[in-house]
Amino acid sequence: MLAQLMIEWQFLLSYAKNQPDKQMNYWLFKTEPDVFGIDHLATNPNQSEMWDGVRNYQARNFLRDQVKVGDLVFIYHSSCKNIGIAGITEVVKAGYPDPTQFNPESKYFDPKSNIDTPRWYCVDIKFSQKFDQVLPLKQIKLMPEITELGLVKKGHRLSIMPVVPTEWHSLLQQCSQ
DNA sequence: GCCAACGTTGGC
DNA sequence: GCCAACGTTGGC
Repeated sequence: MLAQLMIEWQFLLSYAKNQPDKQMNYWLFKTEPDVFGIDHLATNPNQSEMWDGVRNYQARNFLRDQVKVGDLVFIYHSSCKNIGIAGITEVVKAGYPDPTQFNPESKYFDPKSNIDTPRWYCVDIKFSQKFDQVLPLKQIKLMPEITELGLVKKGHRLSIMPVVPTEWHSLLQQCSQ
């Protein structure tokens, strides 16, 4: 009896060990490629970049509470000629106070924020992959299985949004076709 | 550049 | 806490 319990316990331990990505999340970050896009990231693939300047509370909450090291992120190009998903980055540092909010020189300066109770957060990401072609928003909207992604919903204005795993994989498959 | 759809602000 | 006014986003 005891032996069997031990075996089951060991099985559970090894199961947990072999499933490190169980808690991994997928995201989509919007950006204007004329300001900062996938090409900027691809220029120095070994360096991490600070994803700063997010000034929306719902997006802030994602950055602060849920975006974790190892999460994968679609980079989405908006307000440009080729609107759509352009590539993938990986999160290398989880949420921390966005330093630009304290910098009066920055266009992201927020005089109402303070060091003790920072209002805005950022994460660090690292270039992973640039797609041969941008997966156009138009095409994403035609995919019947994409129903939860914020992009296909009306009035989608969040700059940081979660991507459910099934839809992540569908989108990824479209990209490599 | 238009404009619909949001989010934020601030007076009450 | 309501809500009108205003600012911003982002596809087209």
